[in-house]
Amino acid sequence: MSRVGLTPALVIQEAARLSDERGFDSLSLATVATRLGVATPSLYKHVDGLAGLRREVALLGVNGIGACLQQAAVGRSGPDALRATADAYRRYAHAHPGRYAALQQMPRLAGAGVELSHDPVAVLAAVLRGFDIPEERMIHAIRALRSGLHGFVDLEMRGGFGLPEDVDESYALVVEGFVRGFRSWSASG
Amino acid sequence: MSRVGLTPALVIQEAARLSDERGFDSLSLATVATRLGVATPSLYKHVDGLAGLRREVALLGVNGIGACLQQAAVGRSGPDALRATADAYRRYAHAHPGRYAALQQMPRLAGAGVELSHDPVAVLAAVLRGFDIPEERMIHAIRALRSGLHGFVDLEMRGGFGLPEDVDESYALVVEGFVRGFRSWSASG
DNA sequence: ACCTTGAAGCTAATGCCATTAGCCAAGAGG
DNA sequence: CCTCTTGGCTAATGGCATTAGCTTCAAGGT
Repeated sequence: MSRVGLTPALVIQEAARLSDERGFDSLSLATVATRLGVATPSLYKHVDGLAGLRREVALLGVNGIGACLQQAAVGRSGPDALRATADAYRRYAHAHPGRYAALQQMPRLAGAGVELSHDPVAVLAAVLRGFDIPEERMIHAIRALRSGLHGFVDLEMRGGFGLPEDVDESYALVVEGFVRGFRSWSASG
Repeated sequence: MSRVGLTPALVIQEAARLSDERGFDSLSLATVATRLGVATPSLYKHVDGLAGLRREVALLGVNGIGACLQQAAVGRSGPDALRATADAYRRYAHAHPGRYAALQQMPRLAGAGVELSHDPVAVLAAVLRGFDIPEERMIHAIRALRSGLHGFVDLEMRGGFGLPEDVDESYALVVEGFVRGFRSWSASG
């Protein structure tokens, strides 16, 4: 056949799109290959098997949400920054559910010195630094915030909340809860 | 071969054990069959394929964690009840990671009028009723609490928290955050 | 005791997917 | 025009889920 002109980036991009459309766990080399008009084994020239492809999609997700959070936080601080990044977090997950799901298995494969151009956790940490929280509590604050944001988004995307109404309001209340909670943790408060 | 004496309950139990040991997504009919000393197709006499088996494990998980929460909450109320159930929640997830993972896909298959003997969400709702929260905020409070507990446990089990130390303390602080937050939501506060 | 019958477990066969091996042609550089 | 790299191919293997259809055990009635 004539060369199609694949590149790793193209393959990964298509995989990410597919993950977002049909769910990360129905990502398969076969489907990606079909979509690109190519036989399945051809993908091995660009990507390290299914495991490698999943890893790459996860990486795309981490950097993607990291960039979104960063952009949301720029120029803001304190409660304002927290609200903006929390919003961006949920918006990214809605826009890219497959990448978001992929990203959850990053820690398991983090060992291999992966380079994060945009680390989402670092952005959250930076935002929290605007709350004057004692240093020894920072790690707990970050964990709490990540838990709340991830838990909400994860339950929501899985259909865990019965009624679809009021979900925005629920999230807003969660975020306000964090604002008040972190204020009360601050050294000066 | 001589009859082995399988029952649906035995198959499901073995599947749950396997899920807890090797992870829910590496649950396979083939492995369960091997463990029970039986050929794979034999399982179809007791269980509705892989999808059915996964559904049953999820159901086991929901009722299991529901029972644990209930037991933890009995005889307590207010902050005390919240702390106890939050603790039981995390302990169940640690003890049965496969069932806990399985349970997260319950909503997707909830339609078929499944009977919950122990509904974990109902227990959390009952616990929150001890906080005197205005009725119209209850739904948000339940969602917030579920998000926090699930998010923390999910991130923790995925290895999302870098350092293994201090995780208990982080969780305790999250729970205390909820106690204070819900107190501030109460009608009288 | 025997026959019937239903169900538990089996083997065989199909199909999908991932993966590996090895072939072939297209296109860039001399 | 020749060459060599390399992207894409087909063929083959193996694991898994699933279906079809057989067999044989065991229970219960006669």
